[in-house]
Amino acid sequence: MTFTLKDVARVAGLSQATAARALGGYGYASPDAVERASDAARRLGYTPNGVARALVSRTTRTVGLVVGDIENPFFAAAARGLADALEGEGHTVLLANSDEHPAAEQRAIEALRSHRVDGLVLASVGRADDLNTIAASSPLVLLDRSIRGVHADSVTVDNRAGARHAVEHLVSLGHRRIGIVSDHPSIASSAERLAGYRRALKDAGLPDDPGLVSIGGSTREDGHRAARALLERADRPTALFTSNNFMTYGAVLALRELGLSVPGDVALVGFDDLDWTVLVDPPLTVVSQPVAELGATAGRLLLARIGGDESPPRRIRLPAHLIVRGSCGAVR
Amino acid sequence: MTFTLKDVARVAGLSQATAARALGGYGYASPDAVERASDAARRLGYTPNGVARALVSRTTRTVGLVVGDIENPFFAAAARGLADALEGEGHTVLLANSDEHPAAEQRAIEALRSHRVDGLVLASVGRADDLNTIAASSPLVLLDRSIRGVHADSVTVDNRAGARHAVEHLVSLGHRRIGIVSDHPSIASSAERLAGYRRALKDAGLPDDPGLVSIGGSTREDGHRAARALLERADRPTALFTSNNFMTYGAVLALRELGLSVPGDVALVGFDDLDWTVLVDPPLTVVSQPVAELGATAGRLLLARIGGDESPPRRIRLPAHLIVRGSCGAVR
DNA sequence: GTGAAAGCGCTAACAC
DNA sequence: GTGTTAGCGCTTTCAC
Repeated sequence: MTFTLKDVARVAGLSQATAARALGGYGYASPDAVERASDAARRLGYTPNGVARALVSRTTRTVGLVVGDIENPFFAAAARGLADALEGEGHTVLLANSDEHPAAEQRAIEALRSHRVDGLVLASVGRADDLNTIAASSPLVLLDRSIRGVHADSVTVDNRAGARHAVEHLVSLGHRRIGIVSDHPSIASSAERLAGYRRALKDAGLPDDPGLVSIGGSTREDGHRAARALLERADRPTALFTSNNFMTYGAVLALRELGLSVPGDVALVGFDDLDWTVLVDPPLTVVSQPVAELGATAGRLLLARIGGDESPPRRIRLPAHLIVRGSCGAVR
Repeated sequence: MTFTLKDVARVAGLSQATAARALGGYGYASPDAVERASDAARRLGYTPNGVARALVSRTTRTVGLVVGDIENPFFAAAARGLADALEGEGHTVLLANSDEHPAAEQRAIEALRSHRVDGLVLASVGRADDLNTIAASSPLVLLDRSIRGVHADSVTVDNRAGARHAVEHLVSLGHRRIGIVSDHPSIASSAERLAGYRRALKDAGLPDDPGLVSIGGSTREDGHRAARALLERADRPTALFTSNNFMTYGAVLALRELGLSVPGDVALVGFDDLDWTVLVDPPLTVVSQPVAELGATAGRLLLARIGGDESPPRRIRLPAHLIVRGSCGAVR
């Protein structure tokens, strides 16, 4: 049995409106009314019906989050950061996975919109015009991937600079053949990291050899395949930059399978720092991203928009920095 | 601008009721009416208001999930399994983290209830009577942790047997001093694994030495501390069973810090298989759990309850099995 | 087959 | 300070 405000009002001997004001904390209500209303509510075990409330207030206190896959530790950490930032304001996260599939993303967004979420946070693989359509009707924050031409807030990591630092570091260690294992460049962050890699090569006067680039996909298995493809070449690179944690995973596995020593045979620098990077031998040199902060910042931005902030879109870029451990060969 | 059914009806030249039937796929509507209604809906970019729909249908097509921390890969995988199982039926997951804190869990549940989720999936740290109160008013499935005396479905792993197998394996390898690093036994699954550990010792005629038991907490750092405490003892165990992935992480780190070789100095078996367990050296022997299936099963059970299934609570126990790799010393 | 009307549980004017 | 009333956008009888 679930009770309504009407029941509470009846039990408390008040009108429904007074009970609402007494419990809702808005409008006027005498101390006596508050007392009686909360008493009745407690006795009945009354939980306000958020659905009815949402229908009139036009706000559900929910926020939709669409990521590629919540099992990806990167997204999990971002989701956590987001949920924490939202919780303080009494908002909850509605979660959906897109598997990096534009159609699935669109479906998820549509479902979320029909739930009338107050706002949307997307690690999107969608197209700019679709996203603009969405942004026009609901607060939107792009997470991890800013998409050119989209009129919405975004919180991203400085992928270009991060990738550039990683590759420059490898160059400074004397490497001339530096390979990259990357997810598909249709993912904005992957494209930026690829660009940073290319830029660093060019700055070092190194050729942009297509034979050094291996494009995987959005799973660990894809990373594994792509890394192997690169490492099995006769002219395999002496150093590898893996541009996300799945690619890094795949490379570590492939290196081990092929019996290649790190950093002796191949030096390795990954993008994104996970718990296990210090557990493997040697510990991994990585570009570390402020992941939880990414989510938290998205949350704060979204809350501001929900609160009516109409200022021009903000593009926040968080710095990523290189953590030098053993796999690059800089330290023993 | 967001349009309502009334707008659609007006544009289509139909009554609101007919438009509703035409679009909603319930009741009768002529092909012509369906045609005109969907036409108008498309032209206006109409998205049905799920909130209003929920108010009358008394179902929101959302399911609440409360876990300790979505960043824990175990929960992330379960969440994914759940979301996938639900998606087919058009349900979405509302996510909340409890940090294994009963008060935070209660708050999260209350928030979810006020959102009128159709059902709840909990990896709970709560008390039986609180959970029974919840179960009385809403479909509830306990995930990963069944709690004695709770009248609700549960989907758990056979933790006792899993832990027993792990320890028996260590015993069969000749170990007599087998330590355990466990999360707090107030967490049901931890208690069961502890019980399985003790049972295996007893069956092997080994004493139950309190000096072999180290209780951590619900973070990697806790696991690290607890593992170190055990490994720094003068009479440290020759083998370690770590009863969840955070404890395993902590143990691997502590072993490395202390310069202990695995399995030479200390053999290691962990509970829960993560991606990185094959990346460390030696690869970890673990008890593997069907994590995604855990979530998916919870989803199916919950959907059945939401659909009106009134049969007695089902307790589903999924098997966990030992994967022997290098860290236990059985293979080289 | 379609339309008019009631009502889901709540908030917000507006009287009193 | 409190009660009455309208209405949020939808579904669902019940006439026609």
